Amino acid sequence: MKHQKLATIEDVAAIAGVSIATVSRALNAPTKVADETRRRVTTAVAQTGYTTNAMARSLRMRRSNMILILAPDVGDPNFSNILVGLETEASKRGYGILIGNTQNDPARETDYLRFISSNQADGLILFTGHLPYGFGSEGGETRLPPTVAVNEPLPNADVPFVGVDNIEGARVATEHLIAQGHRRIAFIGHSTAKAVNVLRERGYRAALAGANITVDPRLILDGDGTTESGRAATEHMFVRDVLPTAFLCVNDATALGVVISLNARKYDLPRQFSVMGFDDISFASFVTPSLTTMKQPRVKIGEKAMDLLLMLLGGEQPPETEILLRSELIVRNSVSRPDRN
Amino acid sequence: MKHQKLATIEDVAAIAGVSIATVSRALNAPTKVADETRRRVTTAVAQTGYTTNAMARSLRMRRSNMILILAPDVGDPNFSNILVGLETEASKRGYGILIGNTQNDPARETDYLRFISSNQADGLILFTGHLPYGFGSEGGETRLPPTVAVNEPLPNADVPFVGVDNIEGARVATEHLIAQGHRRIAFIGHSTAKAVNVLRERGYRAALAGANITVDPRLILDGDGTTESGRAATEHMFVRDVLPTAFLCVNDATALGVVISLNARKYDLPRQFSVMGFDDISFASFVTPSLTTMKQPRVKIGEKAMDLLLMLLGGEQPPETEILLRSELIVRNSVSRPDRN
DNA sequence: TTGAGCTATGTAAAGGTTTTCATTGCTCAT
DNA sequence: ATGAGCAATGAAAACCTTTACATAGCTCAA
Repeated sequence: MKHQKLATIEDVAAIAGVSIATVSRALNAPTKVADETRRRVTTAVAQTGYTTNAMARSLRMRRSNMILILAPDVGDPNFSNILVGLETEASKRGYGILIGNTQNDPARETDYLRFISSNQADGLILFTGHLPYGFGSEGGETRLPPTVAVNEPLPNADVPFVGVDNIEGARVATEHLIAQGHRRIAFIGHSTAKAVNVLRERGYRAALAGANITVDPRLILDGDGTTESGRAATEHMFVRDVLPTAFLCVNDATALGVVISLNARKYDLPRQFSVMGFDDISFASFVTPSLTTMKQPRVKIGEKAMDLLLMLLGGEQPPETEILLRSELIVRNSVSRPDRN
Repeated sequence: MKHQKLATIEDVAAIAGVSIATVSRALNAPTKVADETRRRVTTAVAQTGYTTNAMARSLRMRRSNMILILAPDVGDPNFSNILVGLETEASKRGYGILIGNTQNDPARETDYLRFISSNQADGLILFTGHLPYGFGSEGGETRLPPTVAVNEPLPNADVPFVGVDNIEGARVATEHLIAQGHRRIAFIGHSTAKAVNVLRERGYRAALAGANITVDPRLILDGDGTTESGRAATEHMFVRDVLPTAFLCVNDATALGVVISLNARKYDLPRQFSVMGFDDISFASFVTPSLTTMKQPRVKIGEKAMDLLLMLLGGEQPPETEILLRSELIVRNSVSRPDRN
């Protein structure tokens, strides 16, 4: 009783008085069947409430019309907005999306490969910044399906990438500070480990070079992109007593740490120090002072990435293998002209 | 060349020198096969890199081990944290997760039913607060699979619900204000349309009643839970010049609107007005003053909901059909003792 | 008139499992 | 010695499609 036995293609065929092959064609390649027959089929379909069994279809066609998305933290707001774009584009093209939260745990990454190796997903979107363990080049292991990397490019693999142009964005941000009159600009978030940090620092340096400002290595501080790292770097700066007039932070979370630290020291922002973030995550406008930052076109990143993946899936050779979208300068209240030199 | 032909159960059977039935049993019901045979099978599996084809299995078993999650806004931070819980629990039990972003669009909701009717998903988690159009009681339409509602209960359907205890939470929040000495407490976010609002208002009224404070209807203002509604309600209050000493807001977004409005009027918070939120969404700690609020156990909500759904899927009758989790009072800086009466 | 070519349809294979039912060879109680 | 009962396995059906191949009927040019 529970499973009121769904209508199959045979039921439809019987009612329409044709063979199941014809039903299939009427549904999937309407031009191949006579008008009158097609009409009979559609009527029968409506009558039975028939829907194609996706499992049988996938089994036969060897594709599932599903995309697996692997992300280290599904709860990350930066991720979830890109997800909106991914989902929109996928659903528009008849694809469904499967979500895997890896928590940077190699075991979980490997585990999720079962969706690939068992044909449950045709393509892969990676937010992790590396191939899941188990994809390597060694034989016998799961083959890499059509894949697109988002946010973090994959260092050692030849996988198309969609993300924001970090160099350009950081350059624009730095130029904004320079245009306000700042010359002593700190960079908070130096790291050789994270590609994003490396690139944004590169943009920072490019902007300084373009304005003929020599880089002061004492103004470049380590940071892993967390709020705490921003706080720590700022404190460190005061200990060493080498102070900038503006902070360019590798991201908003870091900028938040800087703001917290400066607020705690009772500085008046942005008068005494300017702070610039990157990403424009949701809280950026709620901090005091609200953060001037570079906004990532998150939804668009998602759409582009899915578009690229579906292209690969369709066998097309995509025009470009790296799509860099521009970020947008969002001017709020954490940056002003410097009150000193 | 593209599809290096995956190993099937037949390949394994051939190598192990047994029938495919035995291979299947060795993998799915190990006790049913002799030790020695099982060993041979596992060796053959390792050698070929065989993984069960999920499509074939699903077709045969009439279940996909997939759960469809339908949410109005996948980008909503409140949702994405619950998603973490859902994902964790599902993946622990061998289930995968399919995401659908409905944007409150009936057409999209209906469209996603194809996953159900085509057997691509065994169960359903609804964040939408209503059944998707097309499930109704009318015949010929898709049958409702095992379903659990999260966050928003379903008004007219007999579907288990998992969420926060809104009445209790709002009561605790209000009692906190009362304990600080407030007697004139406004409720921002009255609405008969949204269940969450109705329940939280009920908790507010219960707390007042418990403290023998009569409800002043002029202190209860409409709001749909947006930041803008909080701002508008506050302005409205000043126009009518009926002022509370504290604002209990239906959620953090509303509270943010209240704070923005009060800040704009140059009031000193929390000295002149206390503001209390609900939810503890990520920005709550970054606003100035940081929001005192009720924290929803989001990850746990997700886990419980998935647990309940998998119970239903397993044919068990769950012990309770409504699971209400307690929210936690998070004391920050937006509430203090009143400076007047 | 013939047959080439086309359209519309049907038959049957293939896709890879799980599981029912049947079979075989035991053990052990009678 | 006999047969009941059990453990281990295999053969084959069933799950529901899509599609290659075959067939039948037509049109139309030679």
